[in-house]
Amino acid sequence: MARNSELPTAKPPRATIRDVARIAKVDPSLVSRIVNNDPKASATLATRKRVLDAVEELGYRANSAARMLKTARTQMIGLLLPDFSNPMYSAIISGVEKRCEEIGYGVLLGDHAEGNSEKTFTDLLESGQVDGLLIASGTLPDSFLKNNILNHHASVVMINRRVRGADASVIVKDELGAELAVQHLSQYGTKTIAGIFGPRNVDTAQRRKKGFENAAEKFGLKHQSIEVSSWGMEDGRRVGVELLSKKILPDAVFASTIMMGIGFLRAAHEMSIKIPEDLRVVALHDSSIANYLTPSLSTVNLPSTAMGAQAVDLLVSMMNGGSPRNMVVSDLPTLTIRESSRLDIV
Amino acid sequence: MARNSELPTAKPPRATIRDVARIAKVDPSLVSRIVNNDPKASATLATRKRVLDAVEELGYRANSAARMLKTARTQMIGLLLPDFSNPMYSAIISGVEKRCEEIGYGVLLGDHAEGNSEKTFTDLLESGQVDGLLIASGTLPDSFLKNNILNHHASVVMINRRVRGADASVIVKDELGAELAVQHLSQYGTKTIAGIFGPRNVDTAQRRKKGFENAAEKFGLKHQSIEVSSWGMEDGRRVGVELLSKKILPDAVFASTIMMGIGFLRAAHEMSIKIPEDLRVVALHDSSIANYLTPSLSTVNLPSTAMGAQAVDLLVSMMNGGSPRNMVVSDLPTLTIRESSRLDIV
DNA sequence: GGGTTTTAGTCAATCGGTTGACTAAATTTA
DNA sequence: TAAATTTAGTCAACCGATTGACTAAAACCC
Repeated sequence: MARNSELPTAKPPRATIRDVARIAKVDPSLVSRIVNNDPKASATLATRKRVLDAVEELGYRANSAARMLKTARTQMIGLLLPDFSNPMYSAIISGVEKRCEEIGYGVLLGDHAEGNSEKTFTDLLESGQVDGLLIASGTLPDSFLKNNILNHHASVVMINRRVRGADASVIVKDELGAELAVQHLSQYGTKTIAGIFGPRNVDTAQRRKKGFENAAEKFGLKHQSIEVSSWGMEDGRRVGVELLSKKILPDAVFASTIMMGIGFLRAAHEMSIKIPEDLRVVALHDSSIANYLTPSLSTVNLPSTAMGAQAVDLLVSMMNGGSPRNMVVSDLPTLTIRESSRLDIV
Repeated sequence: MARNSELPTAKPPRATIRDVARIAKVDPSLVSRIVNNDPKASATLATRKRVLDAVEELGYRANSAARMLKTARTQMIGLLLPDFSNPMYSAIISGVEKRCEEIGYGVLLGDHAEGNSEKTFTDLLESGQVDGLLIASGTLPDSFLKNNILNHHASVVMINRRVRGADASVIVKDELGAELAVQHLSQYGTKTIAGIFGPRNVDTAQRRKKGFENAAEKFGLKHQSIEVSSWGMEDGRRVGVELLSKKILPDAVFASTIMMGIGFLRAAHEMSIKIPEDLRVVALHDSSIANYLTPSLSTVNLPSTAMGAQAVDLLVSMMNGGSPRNMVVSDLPTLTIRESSRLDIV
């Protein structure tokens, strides 16, 4: 062996459909039809085999740019999130990604931290890099979403958010989730309950608040709702410290995100309030971390992964001509009781 | 106005470069050169203005599939992660995404949960959907990575991992991070220290272990290293429970991920070991959640975001013909001391 | 066995930009 | 003022796959 041809030489030339056609001694169009299982493809078994063998031999894979160009579909969807570092979106990402994988779509990331929002929207949609767009944002103002969604006639689905004027969305039963939490918290002689909610101008926060208040009424609890401007741990802590500095404490607290719940637990610790003895806590969203907190945090598990998956389905149906819909994931929220809300015998 | 043409009619036809050319009364090629700032484009200011006006008027954006096809570059990179739900990767994703945004690349997600790994690799690379690939995985075995990376001659960069036989990677100073933790933990008369590490066959785990052991020697600490098969909270808890059931406890514990650290804190709580009084803990990776745990968790902040960004830079340079390199992010790990390791006066 | 349908496969236009080569006019240079 | 150069812009060939229209041969039918 004089030379080793396995040397890391320049890029190996990628086989095209014509290469395959040449080797199989057929027309490129037939190759195309065969590899795509086009019903119009009629070919002898022998011919078919020759083609497939050639494909195998050359390691042929259709160039996706060429296919996109011709078919005018990219088989990709964009996923816009405010912040990838936020674990609250992990479940959604997971659901989206998995479903896309199943149906052969790619997921293109876009973040819309302040400033580049518009650019990202415009770029993804207008340059035809994606066939549709999923937007999950617990913070972008309605007006922004409305303008941007309606301006582009493309397929856009909102996740976990419903915006007047935009008519494609998938949400979960937030209200029910909040109710579930309150119902549970109403045990043990609870008289008063506080709820911590996100931005007033975000419908998700409003739904949770409504569920909370309805349930509190229903169970005859004195309740107060506290609205803060974002959904994070620091918000939970800040509200907690404030709430717990008062003379009279509520018997129970509902945090509308797990992040807020974590922050609240911390506040309780700082204020030397014992949980669950002095006060009981349930938060929305499940996450394995809830098990490892001290005390472990009771949560209401929202079907976020399913929401991501369903958003993909809706989007794809819209891309295929289906009409936009406002959907609610049918899976019900479920309560996981952990130490933060359990008073009875272990 | 007899009819409102703003009705949500079928898809608006996207303007092509020819539409622009027609309106501006120039050749499409000139439009191309002008919008791409091609230095070869020579045009009167007036002509240039006509073109740009037409672009504006039609809302023209170059079709990316066509561009990809002609230029044979997609301006996209793939990011392969084992699991999007894992917040440990959030910082990396963030860094990758931000850097890509800056340099005009898109990020295509791929997860390589078991099974679809091969498919994802193959598909992304071979169908030319991405120009290069970033792989972050604290779990895939070396052999798998080696085969898949070397098989495809494409540009691939490993993040946070160095695999013999693959020659492009970006890691951080894990050893130093571990040392930093041990140095800090060696205070207050610490005599014995335990370290919890990830899979033996993953170099990242080994580097951390080495840094831990070296530092322990250096500071004259009796040390034991515990290796587990993954990096999660449950691993930290399990090891913790085991460790803390023994008669003699170490004075300090180093957890090689924040997840493990969280699990360990929980174990301590379950075993009624007081932290930091009975035992002090530091974990690797910073995350805002560390502030909200009880006790708050001391951490060593690794420059993960920078690692993501640098991996992008390396990858892009390789795609432009640069040679693969094994790099180490120059940013140093930094220690954040919180309650879990602080004994002195507050 | 002549006409009809089916099968097997080919032809060629097309998707929308990009880019090297080229031309004609304008400007500079000698 | 003629020659050389620069400027302003056009031409046309791609990139690689898809797909409607088409043809030639084979199979079928009565």
